[in-house]
Amino acid sequence: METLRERKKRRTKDALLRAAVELFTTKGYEETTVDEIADAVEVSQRTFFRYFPGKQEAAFALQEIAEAHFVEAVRERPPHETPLEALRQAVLEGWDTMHESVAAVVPLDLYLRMYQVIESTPMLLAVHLRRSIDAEDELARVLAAREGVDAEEDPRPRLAVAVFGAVIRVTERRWSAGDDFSISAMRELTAAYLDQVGPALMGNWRPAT
Amino acid sequence: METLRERKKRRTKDALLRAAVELFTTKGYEETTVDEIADAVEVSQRTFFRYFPGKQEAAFALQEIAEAHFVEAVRERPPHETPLEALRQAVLEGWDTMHESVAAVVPLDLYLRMYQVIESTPMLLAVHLRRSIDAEDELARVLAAREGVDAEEDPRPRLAVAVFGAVIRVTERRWSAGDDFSISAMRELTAAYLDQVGPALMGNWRPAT
DNA sequence: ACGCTAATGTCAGCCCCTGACAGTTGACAA
DNA sequence: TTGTCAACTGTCAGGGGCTGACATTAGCGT
Repeated sequence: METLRERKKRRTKDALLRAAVELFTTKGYEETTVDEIADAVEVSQRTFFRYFPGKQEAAFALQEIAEAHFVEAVRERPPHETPLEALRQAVLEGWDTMHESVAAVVPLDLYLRMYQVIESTPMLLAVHLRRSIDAEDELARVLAAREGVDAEEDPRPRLAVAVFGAVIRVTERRWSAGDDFSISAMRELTAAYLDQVGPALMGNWRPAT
Repeated sequence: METLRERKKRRTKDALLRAAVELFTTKGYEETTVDEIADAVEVSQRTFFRYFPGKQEAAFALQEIAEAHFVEAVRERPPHETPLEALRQAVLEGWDTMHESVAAVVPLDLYLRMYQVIESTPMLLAVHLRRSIDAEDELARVLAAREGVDAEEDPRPRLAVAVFGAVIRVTERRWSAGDDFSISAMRELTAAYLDQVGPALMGNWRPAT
């Protein structure tokens, strides 16, 4: 069971996270001050920095949950699937099962809105992209292990996840720029874009004349 | 011709840039203070911020030149090439002709070392990735125009450059983590990785049993 | 030579973040 | 229960990035 001290810590951290995301999604990330977050929870600014290494980390706490969820989904794919099939199924399925992981901390809607903030804040988008390649590194190792190849020597795992990740990023970007912010819209867009990769890399796009 | 005032401004900006890159590559980006850069040129800190919007921009001034160089190279590719051929040729050729653009401001060696700094500084790497997708957006429009498709409706241009960019990023990363920092090493690695994309996306990687 | 404008320096201040120190509160054993 | 110890928190001082306001300097055109 959980000691009182641990419960308090947990509550403070959750409260800080919720206050931060709430403020980020309403007034914007840059316009939100760490002091404001701390004040909303009635702790000192110093305490905020004891729970989060920086302001950015508070903005990515939810993303971190979602990313771990996705990596886990890939890990559990049946071994007979090809690498790309596994990635595709994991991400499509992941969008549906995400609420199991995320909704435990904040409403799913807030997570989606926070994602919009990340996409529309240059500095956060930058960090998001860097975090993505960290996730890709881990995925590359997972796939390499699955297929029994050497993750250090063979460039194929790294290239496969990089290409896959690139498609996902384009999809996310398009989704956040559109007007349907539903999960199902995201699912359909992902499937459609993945199907377009082949044609996009084909010889030429000009209609046969 | 150039007025005295303009010459002075140009010299100050170049001096600031050179001092910044010099310091970044020797003591590291985070360890370098804007005050130090300004002191090295004997101007006030305030003046630095009048020439560069921020510390980061000074770190990417060289990258900006190189990126523009590459986009231009794609634009000038003969129209009979397929999109991917054009991108491939432009980037391979770009590595050789880069000195024409970059070496005018700083020694090419300094540019390469600065690139190492970007790759090894998390915050700079993040910004670099975001800048990359900006470049991709522009490239997608170039390709769309080339092939006569609609850049807004047809997802193929965006997907093609995203995939291509992903491969380049993996290549750059591998190059900066290796021990041969020569241009030719970069060229060969790029060609090799581009050739591996097909196999990486193929059905499976397991050796036929 | 002189007024005008652009470039620079100085100053004050906000915000992110950190180390140091002191005060408070929960944990655990006597 | 009580007292000790460790963990958590608040306060303070300060560094570093960045900006607006204002005064000062220096190049420009007449």
